[in-house]
Amino acid sequence: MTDAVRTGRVRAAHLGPERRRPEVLDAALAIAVKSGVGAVTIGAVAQHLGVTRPVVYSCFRDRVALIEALVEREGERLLASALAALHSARGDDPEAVFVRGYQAFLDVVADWPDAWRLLFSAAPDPAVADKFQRARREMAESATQWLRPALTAWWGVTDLDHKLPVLVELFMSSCEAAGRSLLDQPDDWTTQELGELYGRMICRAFSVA
Amino acid sequence: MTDAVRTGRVRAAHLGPERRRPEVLDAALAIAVKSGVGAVTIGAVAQHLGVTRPVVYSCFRDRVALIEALVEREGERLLASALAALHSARGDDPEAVFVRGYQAFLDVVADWPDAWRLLFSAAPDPAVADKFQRARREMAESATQWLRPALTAWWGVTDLDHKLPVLVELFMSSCEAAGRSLLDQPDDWTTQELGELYGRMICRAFSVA
DNA sequence: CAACGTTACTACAGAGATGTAGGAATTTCC
DNA sequence: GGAAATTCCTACATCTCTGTAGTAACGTTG
Repeated sequence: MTDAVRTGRVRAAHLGPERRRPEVLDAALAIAVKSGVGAVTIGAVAQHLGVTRPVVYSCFRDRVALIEALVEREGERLLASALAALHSARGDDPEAVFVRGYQAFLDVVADWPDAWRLLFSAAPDPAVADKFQRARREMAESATQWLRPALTAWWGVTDLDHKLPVLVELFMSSCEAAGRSLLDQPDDWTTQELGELYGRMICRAFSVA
Repeated sequence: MTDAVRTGRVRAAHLGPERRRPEVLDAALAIAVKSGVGAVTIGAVAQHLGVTRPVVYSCFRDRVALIEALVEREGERLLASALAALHSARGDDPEAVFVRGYQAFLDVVADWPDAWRLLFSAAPDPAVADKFQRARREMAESATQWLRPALTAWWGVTDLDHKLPVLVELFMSSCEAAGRSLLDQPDDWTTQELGELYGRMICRAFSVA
């Protein structure tokens, strides 16, 4: 009984690597969200799929490549949506822009909660830690592009080069906090309510930077 | 070459479990901060100490007990200091209180950066994840006790039961963000400057909650 | 200085994960 | 219906980490 549990499991369908790959990533995501990235082993993924390990190896060279592909896919998805959310928030009234921004952002979190959990509450082993960091850094980069003009145009923040990294850090953290609150207490808050509160608060915070 | 690297390493000093235990925890902390909690294996700790694995086993029953003790020690240290920091920030002017609070808190981070990194940017395996969560939850609990009267007394926040969890989440995240900024750019900001900025901003944010 | 208790080291057995080779089942295409 | 290609499964060798038993070195005390 070394590998596939010798129960009367039926032989898996003949999908082939191409069609199997997304299923593998789905399984990996489910495991990562439930038990942490460290639990994403080839064996665990195979078992979760009802398949033996060599099938998984036919889709991804090794464990690291699998997790990299997962972070890539989910990061892409989240970045694109979050960017769209930010771009949808434009206008002349800072508070209104912030409110709409957080609301749109929280809708994204609500749409892909697992992608969010993977990237922001996960436990990266050292082997793949840099991939996670890169994904987060890309989002921070987009946030910076969005924040910089706001800070100068609306509030004339002085000493921007000095403060910008700190403000971006705060902004990213506020997004994480909002996302956590939304996912932890899904019945207490709608994305609209929570986004409105956060938009008001953080807008106000930045106004005194 | 199964265990202790067969180089001409000298036999380790005869300290005994009691005196060795703190050294073991120090080594574990260093490894955890550098390479993640997942890298804290009995073997790695032993090697970092220049000792063989059974010596480590004489100090802690197993790997989980070791990590638990580590989280316990560092969490205790950080909680006590952070509590003292919060209690030192009292007064009638909300902004001044927040500024002093963040400043005192950032001094704690600066004093024990590794304890901070361990508890707030670490990667817990599922096996010990709950211990980490408990440590963080304890700090959040203290923060709640500190925040609740402020929110009612100063700003008469309505619907407090509903909002308090969200505001605590934001507050904790802001502390994490401030800590990260401090540790990532140690030359750009003093604890006083950064605490002043954060105190002003978050005070302002809560005032419109 | 000799005997005893303490401490550290060597060596082993087992669990679990990795990655691969070769054979069996299924599907596809004449 | 039968050969060929594709896909999956079994089985194996290896690695790393865990945890433990037995042995050698040290230090302390009479």
